[in-house]
Amino acid sequence: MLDKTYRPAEIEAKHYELWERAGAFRARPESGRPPYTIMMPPPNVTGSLHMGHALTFTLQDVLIRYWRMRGRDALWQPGTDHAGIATQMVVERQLEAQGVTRHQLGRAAFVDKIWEWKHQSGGTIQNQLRRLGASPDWARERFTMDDGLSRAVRKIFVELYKQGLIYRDKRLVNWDPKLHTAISDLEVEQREVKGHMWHFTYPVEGGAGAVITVATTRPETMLGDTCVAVHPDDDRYRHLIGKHVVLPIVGRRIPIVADEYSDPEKGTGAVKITPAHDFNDFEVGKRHGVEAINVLDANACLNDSVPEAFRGLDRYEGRKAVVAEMERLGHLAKVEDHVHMVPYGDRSGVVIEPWLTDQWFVDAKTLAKPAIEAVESGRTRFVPKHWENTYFEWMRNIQPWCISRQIWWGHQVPAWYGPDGTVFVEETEEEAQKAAHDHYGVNVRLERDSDVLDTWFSSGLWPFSTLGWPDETPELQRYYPTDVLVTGFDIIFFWVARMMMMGLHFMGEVPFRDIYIHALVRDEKGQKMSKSKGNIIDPLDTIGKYGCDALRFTLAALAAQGRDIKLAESRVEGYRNFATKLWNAARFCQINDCRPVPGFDPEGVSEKVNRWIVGKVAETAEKVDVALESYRFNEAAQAVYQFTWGTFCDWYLEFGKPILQGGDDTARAETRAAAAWTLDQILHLLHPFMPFITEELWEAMAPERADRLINAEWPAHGALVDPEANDEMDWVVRVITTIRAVRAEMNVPPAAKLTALLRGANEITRARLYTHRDLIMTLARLDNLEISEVEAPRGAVQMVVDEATVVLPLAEHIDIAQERARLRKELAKVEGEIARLDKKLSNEGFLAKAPPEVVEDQREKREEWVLARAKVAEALERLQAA
RNA sequence: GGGCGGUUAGCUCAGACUGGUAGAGCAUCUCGUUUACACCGAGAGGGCCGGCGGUUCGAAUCCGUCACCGCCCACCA
Repeated sequence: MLDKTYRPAEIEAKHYELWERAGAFRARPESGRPPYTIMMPPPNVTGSLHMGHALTFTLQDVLIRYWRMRGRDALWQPGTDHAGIATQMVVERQLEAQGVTRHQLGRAAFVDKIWEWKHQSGGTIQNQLRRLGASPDWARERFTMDDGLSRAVRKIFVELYKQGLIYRDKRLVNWDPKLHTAISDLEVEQREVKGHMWHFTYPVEGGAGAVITVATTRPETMLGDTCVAVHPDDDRYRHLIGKHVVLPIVGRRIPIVADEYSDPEKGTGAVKITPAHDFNDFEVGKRHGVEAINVLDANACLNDSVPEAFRGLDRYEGRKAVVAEMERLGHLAKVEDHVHMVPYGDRSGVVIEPWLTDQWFVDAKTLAKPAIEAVESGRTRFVPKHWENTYFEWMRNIQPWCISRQIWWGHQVPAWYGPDGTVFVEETEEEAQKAAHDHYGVNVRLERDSDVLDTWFSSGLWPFSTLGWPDETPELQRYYPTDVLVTGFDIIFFWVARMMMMGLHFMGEVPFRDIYIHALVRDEKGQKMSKSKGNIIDPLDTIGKYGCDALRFTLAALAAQGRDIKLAESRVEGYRNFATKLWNAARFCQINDCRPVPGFDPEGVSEKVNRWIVGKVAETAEKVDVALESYRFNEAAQAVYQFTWGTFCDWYLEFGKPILQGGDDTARAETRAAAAWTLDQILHLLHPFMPFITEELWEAMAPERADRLINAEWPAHGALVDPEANDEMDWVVRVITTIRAVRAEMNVPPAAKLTALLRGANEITRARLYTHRDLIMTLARLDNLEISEVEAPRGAVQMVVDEATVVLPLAEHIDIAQERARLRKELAKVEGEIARLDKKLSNEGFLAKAPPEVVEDQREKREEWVLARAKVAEALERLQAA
């Protein structure tokens, strides 16, 4: 017998282990079933489960479990990402705690340390995923740096290089002076900072004291200025174009050039140009053929290209020193407060420097073309669709992608340099040696490029590298392209775009048919969850408190499209209650000996309530199907919730009580079987959302059953709705509800009467609903109501009860003045409605143009209001008399 | 500067694509535990659906516009 209360913790671990041991999550290529594939976005190996993970993995698991039950060969490909910088930082911090730096250790030993760390601590998030009930094919788990994936990375790099789509170039990149590596544009975060704007005067050569004033937020960079730009049409400066200024402090003679980049409206209209330390200046410098002088080193300290007094100063000390010196020399014209955006590294949190270095780049523009076309033509669809705009916007303006990183943890660039600097890009050192031999004619000593690749380079290959590429594996053949990618919008650029480019280029086909973009999880107040704000809701805590199923159901129920999810704990609590409700419904079935009957035919039932509930199951299953096929998780969750609680528990089981406890053996047997069957169907429909409790109840209801719910077949019953039973039961429900409402409205207190009403409904059910009239009369008799008239057309309930018996207690219990005011207000409202409908029904345009059924509907509604008016008016009159 | 999203009950959100008297959960209030469940049951109150225009017989819903909130991208000498 089931316990009175559902205790999630006890069953979650049990079932997960049973599933895993039974291989229930395995893809079954041998099954011959059509595949359904989701590539799990690999979480960082350093990661631990946060609410965002909980959301994305719950939604993926709902889809996977659903389609698995729908008879597909479901593959949910799991794995983790080596997360270059993040992981290196974690291990580096650990070492530093022991007083060791990675440089002391050396590269090889440090990388070994990271592997060691990975083997020990890298499995955290997978175990947390298990607690979430996720059902990926763990046997196929991959890591972005395992042998197979690393081979794919090397091959891709070499091929792209040989196709001219990867190249080495000296360009300005975003340099992180703390981590000592280049990072991509996407890893740079712009923050608003209060700073200053300094105005400097540069003396014009041979100008007899004439100066040109420039403004800057970064005075220290002036040491690297190589020209001053003014707008060609700016009359203030036109006469100076072609002349030179002498750069103060440095003494360098630099030209004044005309360039449209200079905006006469901004600053002084004259711009100092530092090509080596500003992306725009770099372009200007290139146009005018001036030198790019790098004045900073890797730590963002002033280097040997600056006057001796400034060498070695860090950029902020350098700034102060330059300003002081300029002031001393009389070149500081003005200082203003200024708010501007400053680039910060999203990992290191320090200010990023545009810095001139040699890096590897991917020609993203070329690769983006087919990726744009694939979405334009609908071969890949975004859901919700508006994310396509974001995708297009970025892809159409895509910049070269800097893929090299000056860190140690990652895929080392497969490039070797000969003694004269010639580069040989090959998959292995042997091949590089061979290429070098061909080139030089002799064997030479090669040195491997020390850079590693951006983490996103390898994750961009995920949809096919995990399936065995470059080998032509059966898996690759079978599961690519995948069905859907489920992810948050924050990595559309980082990851989605790169997978599209790589997939199309190397597989010739899109990596996924659909891209479902879900919202971000925020806290109750709409704030981003963060450690510093202390507003994190930890999914594991929540699971501990309310159970995994409650959390999963909450996340699915909140996953509506197009809005961030504000997670309120009260929602989770509510769905925990739902789980308990289901548990108790099952307990009721058990108590009443409602056991699943093998071979039960839902179409063969004859009791009206049973024909009714069977039809309701079919309707619900249909709703769930439609919703899940279009990624409307909230609608699917709501449909099952409503059916389970609002129909099955609230009505069907209540109607069933008199039958289950009555004397008609045939009816009882059928109702037992039907109740058990209906519960079974609920368990199916709910399983993708609440896998644990459903599996437990599936087992508890029929312990002899050998199969597991996770592998059970999804309910498919389109033709089970019996319109007659449906209408009639809906009608009964409405009658009872109406009577309850009428009673409440009349303010009749005794709850005993309501109980009697419900019992009355049960009586009628047992009597198999011979006529509507019988129902009303029975209910009225049980509730001591005198019925003067009963009229019950389909679709409406109209009854006039003898007010005398009802109104009498009313006067005793309520404030007459207050009630009178309420009724007047009510009357006014009703009259307003009637007037509105009268006007409408006399509107020729409406009568002529609106569809006839709408007109009819409005007429009926008017009649209802008229009846309501009579009721209210009568009550008011009686109140006056009292 | 460009783009996207949001604005509906006290709170958190559905509904909008496909126009026809506004929905859920939580919270509040009233009543109710002899018989699955108080993590329960029966009810109630609470909304000019952000403002203004337009289309339409009819707009929370479609179109335009404004306001406020949030996010993304770009730029800021």
